[in-house]
Amino acid sequence: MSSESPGPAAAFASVAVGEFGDDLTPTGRRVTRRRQRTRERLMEAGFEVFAERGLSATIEEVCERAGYTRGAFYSNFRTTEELFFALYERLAAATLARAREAVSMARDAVGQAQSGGDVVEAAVEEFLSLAMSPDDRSWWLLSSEYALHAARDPEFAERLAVLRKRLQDELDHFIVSALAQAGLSATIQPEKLSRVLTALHMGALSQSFEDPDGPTYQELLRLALPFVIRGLTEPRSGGWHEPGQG
Amino acid sequence: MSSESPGPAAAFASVAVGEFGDDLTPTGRRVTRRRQRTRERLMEAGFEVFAERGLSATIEEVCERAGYTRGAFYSNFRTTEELFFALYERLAAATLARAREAVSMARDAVGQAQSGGDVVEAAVEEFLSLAMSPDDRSWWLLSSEYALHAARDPEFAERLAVLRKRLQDELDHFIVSALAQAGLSATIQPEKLSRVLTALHMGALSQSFEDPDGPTYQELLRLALPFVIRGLTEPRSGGWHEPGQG
DNA sequence: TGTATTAGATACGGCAATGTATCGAATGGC
DNA sequence: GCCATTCGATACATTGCCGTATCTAATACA
Repeated sequence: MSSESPGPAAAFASVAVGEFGDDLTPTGRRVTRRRQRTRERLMEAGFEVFAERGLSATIEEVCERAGYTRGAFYSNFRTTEELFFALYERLAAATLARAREAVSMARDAVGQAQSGGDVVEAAVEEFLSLAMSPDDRSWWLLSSEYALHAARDPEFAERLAVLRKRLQDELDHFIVSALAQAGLSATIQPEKLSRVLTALHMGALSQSFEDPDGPTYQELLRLALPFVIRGLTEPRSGGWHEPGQG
Repeated sequence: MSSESPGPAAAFASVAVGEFGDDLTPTGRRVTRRRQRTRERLMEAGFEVFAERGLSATIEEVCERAGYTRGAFYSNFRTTEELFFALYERLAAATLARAREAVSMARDAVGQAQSGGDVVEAAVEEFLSLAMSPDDRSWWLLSSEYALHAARDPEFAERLAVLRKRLQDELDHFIVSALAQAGLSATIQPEKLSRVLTALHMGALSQSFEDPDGPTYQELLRLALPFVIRGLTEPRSGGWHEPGQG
């Protein structure tokens, strides 16, 4: 009989974030293919429902979507916020995946344009030729939701910052190598270039969704991206030099 | 005795949006300095509370902040969403005001740099020297909230689109004349330039708030803005020519 | 100043979502 | 195939918020 425990769910809550290797429960061992399965389905449902209805979505809504009842939820998470937080890894993974995909397209284009025309222009163009995935709207909605929630809940913000940094680092590294493959190197701190590009990306994304009649995401980036890239990179001489470092 | 009415509040709800001139109530005349006053205070409270707690804020929270009880609220609005919507005008006004203020600073700088160095660089620099107002965070929060809510509620989106367009037009016009005063003219459709700049602005704003340890808003814009402006404007020859128009 | 009317406060009833406590069913080890 | 255990469903009490229906105090006009 649970006498002092704050509910068994607490211990599992952070599993999805990767805190634990896996497979441990308060009392001992014995976990559970079934559990993983329902966690998975709850998270999938959470993704959909949060995208549709935001963080004010109900626990019951999530459960219904997943095909469970509230009992299953409370056995796996403490609150909707907990589930929401656990979902961040998906957002990060999807972001990276899309970036990789888009850049690999661009890379091919660069190979061809290398000899002939403008490398940057060609790369950007190919990058943008990727139609945005239908999921992008959902991802954008979720991103905004994360930002808002973090802005209002310091504790959540703190936890999120850790994950966010992980993603940011991967993106930084990735962008640098992508540029390198295009024969370019940043003339400012690569992380800053990465932030500038991210800002541009997010701004264009937001605007295209907020005003469906306005310019598309592609159009906006097509207009701005080449100038920014050319302005902040150079043709692969030495790259960025740490200022004040001998 | 109200027999068929859906509540007296309905008729007033749209006043703040400027649908009606003012001063009309279901039964006849007789409105009301007092009413305006409380509307004002409710909206002010709404601004604060929505920024702090988002659209899931409670009617009671708003009323408490304003120093009223729920009775006052229902006498003026139907739902929190109604109040939220009415607040958009404030957002628009603040946006324009800030833009004007910032550009008027930049204008002065241009006057001085005209003869000497780089006009664009000087203007951007001065534009950015304006410290962001402490309210900016609240405005950003609210903007995101509008975007999210509109993305999820088509009806709200439709109503909002009207107001948004109004603001957009003002911004467009404003940016064009600001550029002109700096001796520049757009080489693409001015509205598109306006959107690009807005996207950049919003992206930088978001990022600076989402990641307080990262580059500031100013830093991000300082890095990107000059290249975009130079890329999409020219030194005031003729300006943009409608394509396919003789 | 007196009176008609309106703004806002107070007092319900109702509902939707929550969290817990308990129970039956599925699962994995033997 | 049996048993120990855990997972998820069900039942229940509770709470918070909403919207309406009155009621009282403030306001405009005579």
